[in-house]
Amino acid sequence: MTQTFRKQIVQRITRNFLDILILRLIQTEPMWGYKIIKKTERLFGLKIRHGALYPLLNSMEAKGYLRSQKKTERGRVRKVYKITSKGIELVDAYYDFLKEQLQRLDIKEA
Amino acid sequence: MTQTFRKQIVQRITRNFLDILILRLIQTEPMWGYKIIKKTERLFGLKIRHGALYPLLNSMEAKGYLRSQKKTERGRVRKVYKITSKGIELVDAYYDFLKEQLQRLDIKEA
DNA sequence: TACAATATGTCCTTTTCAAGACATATCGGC
DNA sequence: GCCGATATGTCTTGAAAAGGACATATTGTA
Repeated sequence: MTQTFRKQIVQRITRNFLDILILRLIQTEPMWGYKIIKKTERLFGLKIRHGALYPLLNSMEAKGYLRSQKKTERGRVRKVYKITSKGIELVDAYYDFLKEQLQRLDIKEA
Repeated sequence: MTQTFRKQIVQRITRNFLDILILRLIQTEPMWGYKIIKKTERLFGLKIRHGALYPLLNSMEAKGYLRSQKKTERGRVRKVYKITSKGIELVDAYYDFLKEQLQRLDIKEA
């Protein structure tokens, strides 16, 4: 049961915070879309549809969280993404909130 | 900007993990729907629509996370909810996941 | 030359979700 | 008696999201 709950939580987080997961990955190392798909599958068993990822990456760049550069290597044209300072701010806000959440809610009211 | 990001994260978490927020509240103290609405508004400035809350509470009870008891006090019929052991397990899975997330993703691969 | 893998993109259809309206009942104060 | 607060419930409508198909180009291998 505990394992089932874990899976449920992971699914819900990755569905709703996919953008932040991607930012966290790119923060550790600049990456392109296809690599993100392969990496999340290996690391987390998470299959991101490319039809969901590419529009998301584009919108994240438009919002200023990422910056891309086209790089060609052995005929493969890749859009390599780097995180921006704005992107780092968003990830930090996420981490800060998680820390806050871990402080249990047993605040007694007046 | 940092504050804007915070608000964005809070909104996204509370939209997607409202059930767990409710479980956490009820875990600290048994409660009924109307009180949850008033309490989250006072504590977090979070306005939960009753049209969203009551069906959620019912489905959470159906799933075994909560157990309710009708209590009448001065003519007010309240459905007081208590968290079940299954509900506690779900909350714990959430906390465990948060802790895991806080460990940054700088895992280098082989 | 055909096929799998790499690489990025759009689009449509279905399903899910959120907001607000509709609905009912009691109590206390004016 | 009426209104605001307490208390719980459903339902419809519209918007957002998820899934999968359609689309294209290159490289390496069988």
